[in-house]
Amino acid sequence: MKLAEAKAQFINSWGVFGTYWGINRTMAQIHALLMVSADPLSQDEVMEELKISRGNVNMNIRELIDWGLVERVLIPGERKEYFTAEKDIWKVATQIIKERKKRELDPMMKLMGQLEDVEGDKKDKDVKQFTETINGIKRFGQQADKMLDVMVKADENWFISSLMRFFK
Amino acid sequence: MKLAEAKAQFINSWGVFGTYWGINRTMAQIHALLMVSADPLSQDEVMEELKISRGNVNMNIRELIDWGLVERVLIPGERKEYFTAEKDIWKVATQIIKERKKRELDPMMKLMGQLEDVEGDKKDKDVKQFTETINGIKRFGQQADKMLDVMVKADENWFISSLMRFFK
DNA sequence: TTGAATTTTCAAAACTTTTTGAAAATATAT
DNA sequence: ATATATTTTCAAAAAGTTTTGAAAATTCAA
Repeated sequence: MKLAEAKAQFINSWGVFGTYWGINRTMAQIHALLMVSADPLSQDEVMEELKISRGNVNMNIRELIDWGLVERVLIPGERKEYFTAEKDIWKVATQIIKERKKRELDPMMKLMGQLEDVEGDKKDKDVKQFTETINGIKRFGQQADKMLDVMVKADENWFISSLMRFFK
Repeated sequence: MKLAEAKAQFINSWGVFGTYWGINRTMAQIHALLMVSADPLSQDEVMEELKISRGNVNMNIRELIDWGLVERVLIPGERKEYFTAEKDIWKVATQIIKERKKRELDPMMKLMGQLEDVEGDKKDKDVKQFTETINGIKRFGQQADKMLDVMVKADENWFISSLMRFFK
């Protein structure tokens, strides 16, 4: 397969996978494009490659920067801004885990804390089932939280070598 | 907080969290409702509780069954079908991991296999960057795959006690 | 300063997904 | 068989999300 074709297919599929992960299609495509580009690209180059509008590129790049997946790069002598993506997939994953933990797991745990004790008859089966469900989610979340923290703090080599040995 | 209020808040929030996870709002709400209900519910009861149409309940329950999170229950002497959700949050998580692995990780790994070798000059920086990115994703995916497999096969106690001791 | 290049914003349009509800299909009791 | 209850389907409507593109804001050099 030729590079151009493979690249197009990768960008497209990364876009589809992105939608499964709560990331919008275009944002994922821009991310994919920047990951496979050896050099930083300008907004115009991204527009050109993906055939999308300036506003779209601008907003999605800003969100990628917000997620910590893309960086602004200044090229000496150039007026335009250029952008580049983190290439180390381990760092990409770590960054995504960190952000999603902050955006999703933390608020959920907060809510479980609030819903933990409901008034009323502890023997009522509905009160009981509710409390058990909330508690189960809370305990599970705390374990997940700990595990993700360690994963995020660990560096790739430590993680892969020791965890994978453990999980042989 | 009263049970009814806590329940409503839980169902609503579970719906919002669901959308972060590629699950639609209503499907997540029905799941939440069934998780906190001590007894199985009929389609009519779900319609009534969540104020949604029959078709909507029907389609989303079917999808929940498809995901292995909800089961049909037959109540002797009743004409209607009733539905109940898996209550053990560990089993819920395991089931979701299993399904998402099948729906998302497996196809991605298949694609990486196809894009692995592109024609052309191995020294060209763009060819090089592309190949390295694809390979990085492939290796990462293989590790994730192994890890998820072990998690899914392990039972809760084994997992929490030994993995969490490891991750202390 | 001024003016050209570049980036950002955001209302309206395009597109996508979800929901409704009534009709069709299926199941069950008599 | 017939009637009635129940479930399923699916086209159209509603709701939600993303994209466009032109205007406003910002940046930078002269």
